[in-house]
Amino acid sequence: MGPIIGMSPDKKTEIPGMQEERTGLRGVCGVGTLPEAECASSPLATSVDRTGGTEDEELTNLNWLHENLLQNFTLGGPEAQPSGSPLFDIEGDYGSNQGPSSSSSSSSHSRGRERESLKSKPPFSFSLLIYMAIEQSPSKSLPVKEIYGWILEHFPYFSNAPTGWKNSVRHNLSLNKCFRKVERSLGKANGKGSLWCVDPEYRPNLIQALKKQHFPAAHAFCTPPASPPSASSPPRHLFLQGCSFKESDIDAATAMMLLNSAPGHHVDPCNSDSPLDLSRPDSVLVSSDPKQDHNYSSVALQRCSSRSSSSSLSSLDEGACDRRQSRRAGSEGFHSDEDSDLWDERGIHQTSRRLPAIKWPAGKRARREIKPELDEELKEAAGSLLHLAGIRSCMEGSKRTVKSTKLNRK
DNA sequence: CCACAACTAAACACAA
DNA sequence: TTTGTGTTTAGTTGTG
Repeated sequence: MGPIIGMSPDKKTEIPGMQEERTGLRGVCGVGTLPEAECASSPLATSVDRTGGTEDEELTNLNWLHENLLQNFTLGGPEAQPSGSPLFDIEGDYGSNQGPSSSSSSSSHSRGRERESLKSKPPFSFSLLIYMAIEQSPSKSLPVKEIYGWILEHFPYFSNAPTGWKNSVRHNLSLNKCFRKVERSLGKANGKGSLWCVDPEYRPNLIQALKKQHFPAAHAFCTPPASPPSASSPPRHLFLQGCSFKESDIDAATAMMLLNSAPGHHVDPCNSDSPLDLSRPDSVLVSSDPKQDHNYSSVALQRCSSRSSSSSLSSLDEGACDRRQSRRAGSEGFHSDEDSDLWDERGIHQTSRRLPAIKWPAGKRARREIKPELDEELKEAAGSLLHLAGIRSCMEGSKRTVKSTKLNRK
């Protein structure tokens, strides 16, 4: 999936003078407002560790993930504070950990690069940005305005970017079949527009796109095991032992994403904040079978979905035509009982609070398949990611201990 | 060079 | 009428 990865900040995004000097770390440290701040309490929360990372790279996607997503997703929360906070001290420490010869200048240098990254266009496609925004919302659904806000908050680049990006966001929401419009009748009775949520069917695709974007090594989690996965099987993260911790950081974020997309977690497409239940077999996931692979990475899907030329994530846009047709056919308020039945059959749609009706185009419904075998893989992948993140968390804790010891000595 | 994905701009319609 | 939203089309750019 070259285009996504290719849209790195250092490509067409580094527009000199495009951005003014901003608050710098606002996008990084301002994540305390995230409703998912509780994520910081998980072992993943402390899994930002740059020890051993070779900071010689350019402003790559990995760095972007570190400087924005990872800190947003894993360090957000109570400990996420502006510069001067322990968090930021970690960042400074990060600079000093780059090597024995590192000095305070290297720390400031890394901060400067963070600032630069914030001034650069995110390496994520609009689809992924929207996805992240929606996934970060408590209700897993957001109006466009809040999607704007989320993007602005976490990617300050857009605050100074021309307003065309909003058009692109709307364009993506409209055209990308990964996103679904939700009736706003319930909840927010007022306000323009509808809520948008992520189609749970395509959430794994988005996750995979996200993984592919910043962490190609995550493929190891998506490759079928030599033997059927079992509880006694060694965690597949062992396959990644050669990976740097930086990549593991990304794994932590990916794990969170995976968990968000884990089976049972999309109990309701727009209210997936239900408890994670990995035991549920009712999910689709990255399939090892290209024929079954609905995912972003599926070459077959890319081929068959190439009809759509304008949609982001258009490899997922296979049903876009149907969607548009259904919309144009006057089925704007598409809400079939058939869909409800389908959801009921899968044991979902049974949340405590009633959710807005979702317009599920018929063309998409046919693609809803239950893949229990893939669920196992997802569970293992998520478990491995969490395991790895846990290891990293422990290492981070050790690192902090050593650091505090040094400080005490001083 | 080509196909494709992603981005961008623009226009239009609609509703608050 | 204004503004925001949603949709659609067309063109551009970068990558493989």
